[in-house]
Amino acid sequence: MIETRDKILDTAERLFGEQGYEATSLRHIIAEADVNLAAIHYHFGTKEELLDQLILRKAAPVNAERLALLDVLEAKAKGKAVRLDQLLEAFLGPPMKMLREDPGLARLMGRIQGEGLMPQVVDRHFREVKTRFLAAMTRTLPHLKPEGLALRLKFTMGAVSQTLLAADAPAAATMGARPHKHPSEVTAQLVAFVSGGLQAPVARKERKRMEK
Amino acid sequence: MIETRDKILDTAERLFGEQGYEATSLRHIIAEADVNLAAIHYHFGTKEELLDQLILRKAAPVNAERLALLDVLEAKAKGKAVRLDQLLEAFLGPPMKMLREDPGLARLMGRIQGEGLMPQVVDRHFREVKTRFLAAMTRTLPHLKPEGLALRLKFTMGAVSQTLLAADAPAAATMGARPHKHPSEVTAQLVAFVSGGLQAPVARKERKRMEK
DNA sequence: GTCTATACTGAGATAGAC
DNA sequence: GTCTATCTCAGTATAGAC
Repeated sequence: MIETRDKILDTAERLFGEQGYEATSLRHIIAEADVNLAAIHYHFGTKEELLDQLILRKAAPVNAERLALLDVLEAKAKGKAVRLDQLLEAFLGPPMKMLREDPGLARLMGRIQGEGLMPQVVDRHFREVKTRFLAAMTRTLPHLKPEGLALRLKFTMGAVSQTLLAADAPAAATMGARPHKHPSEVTAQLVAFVSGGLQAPVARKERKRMEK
Repeated sequence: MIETRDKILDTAERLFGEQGYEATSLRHIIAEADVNLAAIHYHFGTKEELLDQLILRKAAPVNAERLALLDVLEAKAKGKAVRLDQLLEAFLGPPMKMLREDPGLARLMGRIQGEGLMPQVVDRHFREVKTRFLAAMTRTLPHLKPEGLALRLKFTMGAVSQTLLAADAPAAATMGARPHKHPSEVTAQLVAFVSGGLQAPVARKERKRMEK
């Protein structure tokens, strides 16, 4: 049955989102999905690969939308640099939409991205997005060195993952965090923050002072 | 022997930093520390409390330094608002120093903070720092609403945790991430990014556009 | 008060019958 | 494709030696 595979994926997605990856046992998943324990290993091999498939299934549409939006922007720009606010809309819009529509999943994504855990998995799914947006931003913000821009994109990802982590009101409350009140307010603040952060010049004197 | 407790702490700190919390078994720790398994539960109760003590031991000095620097700044300001660059130096300097001096530990701290895992533990150790700096920043950036500022501080923490996560060259390489080249370059970029992000105004039109 | 030996429960993983 | 049985290893708990 192909149905078994989907039942596992659906249940795992829900439980991982609610309780986190580590805290969710395979036995808990099979009990709720009403399948056999060995079925997971038959279909996915290991628990980690199950998560991998889950990320693929759910992150792929988000990243595809990001890239599609970027394609449109770059086509319109006809070789010229795309405006920063447009780039950020393409980059931040899709995950923020996910945060509104599926907070549990958003929380799981934030957890995975924030975690040092399975960076190779995350890397595989996000490499293309990172590369494409980095290239576009290099043209939009030519005063920054490529390495500096790469660092700032990393900071941006960190801000995003913290935002996603605080999603999902009930789960967040259980875990001790405060959920977001208004997603649109969060989005507005995030866009403003990242926009200001990416454009900011490096202050020489601060660099020297912090180094001591 | 009080020595046993310290041997456990030292070994756990090293292994958690190298391999992460979940990936490090208590049996691995006791083997390298050459103590008995039950000694861990005698001294710490559970694995989670062991981590808690570790964070306490290592995060406490960092946070204490942050607060001490803030005390000095506020005393000098005599009731007036402290300059943003000075606040950021007090807030970001200590963890960046840790990143230079003990990358493995920095990686662990980043992992813990980025993870949704044990937010109550993190919260307990960082609550005071968060509260104090939030209050100071409220005076420094009066044009931002308190909720907006709280969000931006969360973004800042996310950026910091991502930065710490990429520390520790050998471990990072094993895990698939690229380590930082020059810590001072990283610090300079982080300060610039956060500074620009905190000061940026909220753009009304972007807010509406992202909401659709 | 400190530490050791040992056992218990539940986790992920695997082999082989059907 | 699916299931049963089993393996190894994890964190945890307790009884008792020093």
